Amino acid sequence: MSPRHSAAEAARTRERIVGAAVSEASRVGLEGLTVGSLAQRLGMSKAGLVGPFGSRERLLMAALDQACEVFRAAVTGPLDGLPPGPERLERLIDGWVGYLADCPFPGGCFVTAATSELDGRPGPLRDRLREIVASHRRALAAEVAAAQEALPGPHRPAEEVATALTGLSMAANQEIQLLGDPSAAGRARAAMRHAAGLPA
Amino acid sequence: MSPRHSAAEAARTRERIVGAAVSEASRVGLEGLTVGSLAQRLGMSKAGLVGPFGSRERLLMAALDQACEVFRAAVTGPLDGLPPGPERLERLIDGWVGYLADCPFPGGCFVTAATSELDGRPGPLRDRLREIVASHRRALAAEVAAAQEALPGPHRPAEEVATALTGLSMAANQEIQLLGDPSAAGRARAAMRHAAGLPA
DNA sequence: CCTACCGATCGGTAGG
DNA sequence: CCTACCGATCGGTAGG
Repeated sequence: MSPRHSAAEAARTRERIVGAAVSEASRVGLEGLTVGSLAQRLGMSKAGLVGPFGSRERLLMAALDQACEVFRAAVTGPLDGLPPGPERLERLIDGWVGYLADCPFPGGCFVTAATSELDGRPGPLRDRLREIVASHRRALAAEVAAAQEALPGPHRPAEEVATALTGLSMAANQEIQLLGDPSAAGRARAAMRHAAGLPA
Repeated sequence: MSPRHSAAEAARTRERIVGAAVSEASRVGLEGLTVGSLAQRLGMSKAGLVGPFGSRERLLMAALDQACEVFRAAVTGPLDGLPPGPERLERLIDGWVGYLADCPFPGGCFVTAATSELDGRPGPLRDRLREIVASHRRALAAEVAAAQEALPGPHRPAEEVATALTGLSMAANQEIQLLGDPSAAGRARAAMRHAAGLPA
């Protein structure tokens, strides 16, 4: 507890910590994030940093959830109110590529990085991430299926297109973050539109 | 130095260490690999483990190179002697998917994991990985271009197809390692063949 | 290739 | 939200 401050201040502190944790973890990974270095970066003690969460692992969980919120705000949120169909899928693709090209996380797509970091480490973090990714995949396949209904056939299976779109986002992230390839975003956008069956 | 043993024995010890390091790092990541736990797993002292390499970082570098060798032996090696063209690309895809489905690394594709782990961590490991990935990408695009010459058009740009194939391998790896989806390999194979313009 | 050690840092807790 | 600690572990080295 922090009896010297109001509940609103406590919430702000919590947000500040989570934001810094997300930023740091996008660079060094969730497992690479240490309580000591994050505390130093924020000018607080380790106890003060971990206190609001109970443990480092629960801080990491909060960071993972916050990163998903950032992804949704950047990619999925702007689609709210748009009916399912080709135009919505087209906007989703544009938003997704824009998110990768001008990424809110300094180290590149947080979810992609967390996926490959945690897939071999059983525990609550991995379980949570698995739910997140599976849910995102279901929604993506549904978007594809809805768009296909209004597009000329023949179509690839919607699940296959969802896999292709996910993969293209991962490849683009790699080309941007590791290779520094300036043509990556444009190429990914073209490939995603093609994979989705959208007109050129 | 290890004056009690022959050079051949020293080389065998070195190989044993690198093999264990690759296996361990495929689960916990290169940065997650600690000298102490690896030494304990092999029943050696920390000094004995690191000695042949000079430092932990050089042991990690040896593990990275060894992992690439494993990938090549599984995926690229079997193509030796086959002329560039559709059949060679088809075999490459089949070998790649087979490698992902029945992976020689317990934690899934080592290169994919290392890429996303190291892309935000400047240093010799990242530099080496960047070379490896860029070289692999160039070779892949060349395979695609050679196959397209013998296939009916029109074709997507070879670079775009190379990105799509790379992405599909990453998505399949995620579906297999994180989601445990038994249909991932078959779907990836179909999507890769389609992206490459190969006949169904 | 070992033991025995180095200083630094890890996540966490007691107590205020 | 702090200081002051806890035992454990980190990578590395000296010396054999």
